[in-house]
Amino acid sequence: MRLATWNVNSLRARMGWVEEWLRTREPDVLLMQETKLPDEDFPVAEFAALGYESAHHGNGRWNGVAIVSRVGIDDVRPGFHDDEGPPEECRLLSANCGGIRVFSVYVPNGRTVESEHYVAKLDWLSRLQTELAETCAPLADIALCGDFNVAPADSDVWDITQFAGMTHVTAAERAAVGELLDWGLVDALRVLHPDGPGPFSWWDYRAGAFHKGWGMRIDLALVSRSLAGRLTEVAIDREARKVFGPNKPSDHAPVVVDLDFEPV
DNA sequence: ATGGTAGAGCATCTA
Repeated sequence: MRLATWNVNSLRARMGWVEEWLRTREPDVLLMQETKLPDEDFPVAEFAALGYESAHHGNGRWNGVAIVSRVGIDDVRPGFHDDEGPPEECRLLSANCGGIRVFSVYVPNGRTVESEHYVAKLDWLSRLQTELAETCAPLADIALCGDFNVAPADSDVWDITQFAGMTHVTAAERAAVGELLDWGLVDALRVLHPDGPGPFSWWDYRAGAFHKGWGMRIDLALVSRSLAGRLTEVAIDREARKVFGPNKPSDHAPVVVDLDFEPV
């Protein structure tokens, strides 16, 4: 089974490239973030034409998360299980796909450590931990994947000295991700590629950051231990961050997870 | 000269 996660930075702008990428890389399940679409505009028919069933959770111009699957998609849950009414921002979507409980995750950007948005980011991560604890068992087959806006270790940024006093690398943010790991998840990429620096999953559009290697690994695939033992490859597709003719890249590259796991 | 880009959408906001 092949799972992938990709912050597409507008599905409207990226759909042609996403379709081409699906045809080439053939994931069984693709989790997307930042679709920037309301539900009614999600291209269900286009994904169906490629053999994928869809679920989407979005309400407007920003955020928006999706799951497309060619191994079934059941028990779809938009947002947190204890949400009261529709959320202001759509950043979480979970479903059962081929026997794995998958979560498409888009953690809020903290902007600056002094900002109210930073506090909200930590609160949201805490709520994600609660969601996991209250809706899943640690021994189940779980994949919690997406844009966490946290670089888990210094080796996950191109130059840690450039990040003094910045979000994405603070002890509190890393501790919040650490709680997900303590509960029973594993950072899949580091199982097979324990040594950094890199690979990175995000590069700023500005200042030629991609070509200078100024990246960060903030897109994570966190899998339960049962799946961690079945990993055959985990890779970040940095080729997808390059420009391909008419296709303009997202600022994020997809993370691709291969498992010795038969979809059920 | 405190710089740069992309996407939403039409003035800025988000990242």
